[in-house]
Amino acid sequence: MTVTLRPMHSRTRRYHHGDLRAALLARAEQTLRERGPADLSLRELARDLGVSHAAPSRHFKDKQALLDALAQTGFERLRDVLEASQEGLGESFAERFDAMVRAYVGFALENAALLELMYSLKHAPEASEGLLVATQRWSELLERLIEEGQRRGEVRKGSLERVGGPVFAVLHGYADLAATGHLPPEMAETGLDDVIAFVLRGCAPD
Amino acid sequence: MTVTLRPMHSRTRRYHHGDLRAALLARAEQTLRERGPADLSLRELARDLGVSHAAPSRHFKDKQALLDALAQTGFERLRDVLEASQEGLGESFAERFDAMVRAYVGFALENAALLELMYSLKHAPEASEGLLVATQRWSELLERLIEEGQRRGEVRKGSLERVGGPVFAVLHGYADLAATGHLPPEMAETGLDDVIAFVLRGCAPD
DNA sequence: ACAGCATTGTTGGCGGCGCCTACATTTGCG
DNA sequence: CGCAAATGTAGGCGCCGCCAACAATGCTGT
Repeated sequence: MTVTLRPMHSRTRRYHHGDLRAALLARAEQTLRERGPADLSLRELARDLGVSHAAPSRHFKDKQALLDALAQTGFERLRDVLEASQEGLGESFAERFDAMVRAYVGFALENAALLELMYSLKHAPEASEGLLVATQRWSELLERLIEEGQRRGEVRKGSLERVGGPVFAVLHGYADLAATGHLPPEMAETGLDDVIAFVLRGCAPD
Repeated sequence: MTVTLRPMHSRTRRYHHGDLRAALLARAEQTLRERGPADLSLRELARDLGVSHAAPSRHFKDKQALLDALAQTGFERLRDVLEASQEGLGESFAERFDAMVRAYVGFALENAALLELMYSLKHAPEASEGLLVATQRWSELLERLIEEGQRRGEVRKGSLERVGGPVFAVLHGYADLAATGHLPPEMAETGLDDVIAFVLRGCAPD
């Protein structure tokens, strides 16, 4: 795992790490997954990677910058997952929506802490530019799906905000409840099916 | 605001505060509201209240205990708000649901950080008993509403989990998006109306 | 009335944190 | 090759949460 790109003298610790930035991100995500966002400390990351406590600052100006970068990779992976979910599918809105919802919820369950981090980004005055782009880009996928559904007459007419807003809300709400463990256990079973059916009813034409 | 119950010698600081626990909670909620949960420090609270840095530990065994207590008051206030929203209303599910949703979202907007805290409670192995009770008690209100709607034939049949689950998801999702500022601004307008209409369609009988 | 005890506060200390500055080593480019 | 930029190190500052030892207060039973 630890990069051994230009090792030269094998395993002895080199002064320069090689790719500390990537290593920090990887280790940070692991810690995030295993112990939650509260237990994430730059000093501990540095220790784990065998590097001095101030080394991370060369790659992230402060802790928030690392979290932002982490979130950005999260958004990118999420987008990939959602895109992949649409491959080789029929054209019907119901089918495509079903697949996308399952992909989203699957991602949420497998990356609960990361998703929480992504959503907790204080639309800071000026987050990194790439992050802002990544943040909004994934929702375009769902928006396009809805527009296509409208074109096919499977989804009621109306502006994207008015039709898609509630859909976003359910999706986000269910995924969040599931990821944070706030779902009554008896709902974990059919919960997702019911939510999907519910949405399809909610946005079907009259 | 600062309690002056048994002052005796007017304003000079007494060794005992009088009601430090309540003062801590009050001040903590204020800080929570103004600067978010991350900036909440026991030492700072103590400083603000003119008390030594270790005094809070007499009332809360650790920081989490204070957060739990804060969350508990939040759940109780939420329940009050939801109950109040149902007073003097007609019997129809649509009307009562509308009122409850608006009350919930109103609470979420006015107490965004507090609500986040309430939801972020790691169903810890053993949180205080009162908290666990408070946590689940508010959702009963919505559940009863749905059951009543089913009895009146305004809501489709089915187990509470299967019918109510999606409703919870939308409600939670919309409130969370709104409270954390993730709603596209153009949705703040009619967003809530659309969500309510969406839910009514989604759980109407066939 | 008051002795004794539980309650509530105070002081000081420990280790950990994020961030800063000054300094050291490497790398890569002119 | 030599020097500047990039990267890592060492140490320190002021926070933080938590703990232990001690002090003031309030309460209660006799």
